[in-house]
Amino acid sequence: MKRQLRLKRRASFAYVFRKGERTGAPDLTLLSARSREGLKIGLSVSKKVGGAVVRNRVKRLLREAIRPLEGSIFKGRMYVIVAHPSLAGKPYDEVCRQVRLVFERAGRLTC
RNA sequence: CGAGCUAGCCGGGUUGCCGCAUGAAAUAUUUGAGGAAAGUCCGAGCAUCAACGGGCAAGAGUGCAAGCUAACUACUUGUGAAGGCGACUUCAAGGACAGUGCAACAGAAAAAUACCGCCCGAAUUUCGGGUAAGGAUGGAAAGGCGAGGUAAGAGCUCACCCGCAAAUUGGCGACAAGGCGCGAUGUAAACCCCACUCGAUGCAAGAUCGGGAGCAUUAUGCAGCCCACGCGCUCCCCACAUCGCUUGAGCGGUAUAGCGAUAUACCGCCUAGAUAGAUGGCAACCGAACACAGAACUCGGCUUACAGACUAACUCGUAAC
RNA sequence: GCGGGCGUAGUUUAGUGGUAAAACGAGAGCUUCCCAAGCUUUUGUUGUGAGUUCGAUUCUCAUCGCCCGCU
Repeated sequence: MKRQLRLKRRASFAYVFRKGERTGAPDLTLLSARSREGLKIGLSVSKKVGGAVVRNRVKRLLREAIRPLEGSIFKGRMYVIVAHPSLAGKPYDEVCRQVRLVFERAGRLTC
């Protein structure tokens, strides 16, 4: 994930959580809201998911799963992916499938 | 061979493609989590609090000796006590004749006494005195047991034992040997006494830059009191940028000194620095890589978690020679 | 990263080192033709592991879990 694609501000996260549209998959939730700065993606993995090692693992798998989709996601919105505790320990293929599924359900894949 | 005990060490590696952070630099490439990075239980550096300079009070901590260290309540080697057949392990280990408190229930009595009993006297079934042998209670009952002694008894006297312990000797010291003499419990992780130590807050500390407000010389001030001291500063906002931010009581090796913690000398090395927060994905190979677990200012310890692999010394048991 | 607090019946709370208490709830019994109400009774490794003490919910240490504040 490129640096300019990351969602950074605390205020932006708060805005997305308050105003965003929600779409679900078995082990994660996608929130999206309108953006003025183009495509931005953030990850939210709470302490309920596990310790530092488990949380880092989940975030890395999510980033890997998003990377091939970067070109095909609808621009001009901010997205936040929230991991559920059940996502911990899932293999890469499963995570990849769910990320694709959740963007398709939200109707934000252009290709 | 089995069981154990102590100390140390490792806890993945190599290759290809794609991707992330960082430096150099101009796309080729450098480097990129731990032994505990964890818990935050101690000790320091560093920073700020105008100034920690001195004394008193309060509060907190520590408590055997010698050493070691930048420092420590840590560590090392000893001493003492407890546990283990043993190698060895564990210990907040000063003071209870400075004072105060507490010791439920039981028991006559819980730190000073007399319920039953025993003995003597009066008197006639009660009173006065002596006594701690015997009884019962309790975690703990006046040091234990035997003999002498006595009206009955009593370390009152004696032998043996138990505890405390002066002189003297050995040791730098804790202490050990010794034994004149002595025999009124336990609790200080109850208050306390004695000795020693300690200013507070923490990198979200704080500095610079930017915007705004206030005073204009006496307010003010590092939370108790006193002394001494200082004077263009004080407050608010934004949480954005830069710095703090990684060369350090650093790491590795060799030699010397020491039982050891550690110290000294020489040689070599530069080894994460992010700021929504970097180590991942897909494959191949090695006999197997699968444990606990992820840096956020930095070090020295402690504590806790941990699949498995390796090395050395020692102890006990069994068998053979 | 730093600082602070709390763990006691199923739940909410008490508890000066000496037999763990109350309310509500749940189960059982009595009462009633039946139910409710009432009465009786039952329900505890004091988070866990060590230590001090004759004796620990209480004192000390370690550990586990939860909560709060700074942000």
